[in-house]
Amino acid sequence: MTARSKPKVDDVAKLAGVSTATVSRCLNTPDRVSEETRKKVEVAVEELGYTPNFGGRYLASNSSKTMGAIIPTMENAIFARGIQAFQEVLANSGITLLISTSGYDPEREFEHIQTLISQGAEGLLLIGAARPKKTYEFLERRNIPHVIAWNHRWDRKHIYVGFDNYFAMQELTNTVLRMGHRHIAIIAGPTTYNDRIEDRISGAQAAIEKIDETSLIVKFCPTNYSAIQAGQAFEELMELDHHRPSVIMCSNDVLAVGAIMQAKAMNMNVPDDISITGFDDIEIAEIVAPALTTVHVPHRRMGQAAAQLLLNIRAGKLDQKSIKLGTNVVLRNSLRHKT
Amino acid sequence: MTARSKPKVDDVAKLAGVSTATVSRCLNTPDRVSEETRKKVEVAVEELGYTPNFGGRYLASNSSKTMGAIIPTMENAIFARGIQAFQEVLANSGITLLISTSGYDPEREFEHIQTLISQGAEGLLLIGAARPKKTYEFLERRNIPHVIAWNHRWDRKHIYVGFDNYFAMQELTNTVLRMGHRHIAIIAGPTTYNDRIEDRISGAQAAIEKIDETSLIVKFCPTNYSAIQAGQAFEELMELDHHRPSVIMCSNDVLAVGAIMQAKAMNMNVPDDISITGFDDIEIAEIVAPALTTVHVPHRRMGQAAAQLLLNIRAGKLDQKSIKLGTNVVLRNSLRHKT
DNA sequence: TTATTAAATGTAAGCGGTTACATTTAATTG
DNA sequence: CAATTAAATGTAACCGCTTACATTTAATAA
Repeated sequence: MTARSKPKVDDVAKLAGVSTATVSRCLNTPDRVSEETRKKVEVAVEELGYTPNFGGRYLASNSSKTMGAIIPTMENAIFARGIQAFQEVLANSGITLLISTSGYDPEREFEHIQTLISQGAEGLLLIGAARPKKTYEFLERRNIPHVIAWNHRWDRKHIYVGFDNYFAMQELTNTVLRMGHRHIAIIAGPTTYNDRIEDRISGAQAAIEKIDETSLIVKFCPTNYSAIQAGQAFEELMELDHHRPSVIMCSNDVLAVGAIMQAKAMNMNVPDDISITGFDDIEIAEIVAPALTTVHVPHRRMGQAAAQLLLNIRAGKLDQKSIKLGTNVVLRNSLRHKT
Repeated sequence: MTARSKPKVDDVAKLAGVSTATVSRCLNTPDRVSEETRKKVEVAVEELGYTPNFGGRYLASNSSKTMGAIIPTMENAIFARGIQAFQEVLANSGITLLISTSGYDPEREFEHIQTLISQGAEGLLLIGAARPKKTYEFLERRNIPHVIAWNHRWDRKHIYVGFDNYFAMQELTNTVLRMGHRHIAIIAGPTTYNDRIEDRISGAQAAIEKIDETSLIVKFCPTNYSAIQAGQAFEELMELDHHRPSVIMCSNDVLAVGAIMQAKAMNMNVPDDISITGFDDIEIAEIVAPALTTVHVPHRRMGQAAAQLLLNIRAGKLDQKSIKLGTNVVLRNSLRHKT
């Protein structure tokens, strides 16, 4: 080993005066090695600052101790807390998490899936169920353990750890209707390959169809995470003169906050002049003024459960079942009775 | 290859009727292969859903196409935008980013550094310069390219891509002083192994020392990212009757938002009764009411520059220089002249 | 046409670990 | 004490890929 180059098992073995097999055993199955030699090896490892080469290890042992997650974006907090919890649980089992972002683009998601698998990911966390066939075919053909989070379905083809977006939004809409609102607008991100948004919109529609003399407009933003775009959508909605909505339901909290800001900019009072709701219950929902009525999603529990599930599969328990988590409507000041 | 097991180069080679070397060349240096055979190989790859095994590849080529980043936490937005930009730039060069979180714990950071290096990370993004000697010794001994972000120093021992926390906070404090405030309190997270906070506090102190008859109290929270803890600190500060501060400067925006919320809960008006400032200018700074006076940090540019720098080093340009980015005070409604 | 050179492809040796199996050493038992 | 068994360690094959070098094939020049 030249100075500065990475030390290898052979270097450690030589320094400790043992064979490479013994070094390897010290690192992986220390109880199969005598106290004495283990000490010697530990000293040598310390001395050299040795870290096993992942490539060699993965190749030889066929275990990467690595999981992958592909989320749409890190820029807003929607996925952060869940992923953090996911990572914590994995870390407790000595598993490294590789994270990539797809930017809501299924093509990029597919590429990243392939990259992560190449990197040795033993399982994947994916967001939502909507993706091209070829992605699923790849997962199936390669028999890759994967958990779909942030949504839940009853089909047995995949494992879900999520919640019922349809039901949750229906509940929220029922609450809105109970407060006397009859003309509702939704500001939503694009639904292409986003089943969560799709479900939320359908949920709202389902609630409304049960009540007479109601109207629902859906206004789409170009993206899912831009408060400013939501503001523009809000502005356009306010220009309607027929069935002008008295409440704006946004498909997530970020959009809702954008709507609130725009309302303020237009000198409208929330909730006196217009009610606004969100979805997710991320941190800003509590912070914005007025505080946001929204749907609380148990992000941390979702992340933890997803991690546990993948760990179980990794441990050979292949019969894992989907987990459906509950959500609940959180009433705050951005929504009030129609006057 | 049994059904369902991962296809290997040999499988592809066999199916395409070529040698493994040719397959490898098709994937890595397609221009060294004839049009015709490349087509054949591509078909075979597609047919089998082949993804090269990272372990083998890394081992043979000694290139992992991987960088690592260790950030304190993902749970708040302070690092999210910068890291996202960092990742985007890397992705454009075909480099995968591995992210880990240390939870502000230098011991965990050290472990994660080792893990990432084992995984083949060719360079690291680290946050701040404060960490135990042994961490630096490891980096040096193994000659690991690394960039320190979110802070900047003039020493030549490391490469920084960051900003001057001391100066930025000094500027903000000068602004506060210019508005007539003389009794100032700081709410800050722990400074152990957090040089950014340390610098910010010293910066404020430096500004104050130049002006007579001023006072500065520093109140520490147990953690860096809890709005609630900042609220408690705020409450305690308001109980002071000697030199009760007229402005609370928080060491980041999350804490500042916590302080604002607590003020509201105590029926105090911000900024009429008390001024509050933050640091970072993350999204909530604009959203909270009143909007937060804070220090704008160019997170995206910082992430991009750090990535570019690591890419340069990877390309053999070893003489990279630190980059100092500017910050600027953003005046919003949470700070006003002392009446 | 044959000699020379370039392009395309193949052969096989590692890259740095792990682990089945062989061997040595120590402990236990009849 | 020798025979048996268990524990500790060593030897060497192999994991999947890349690449230096060798070989074949095609193109060009003499």
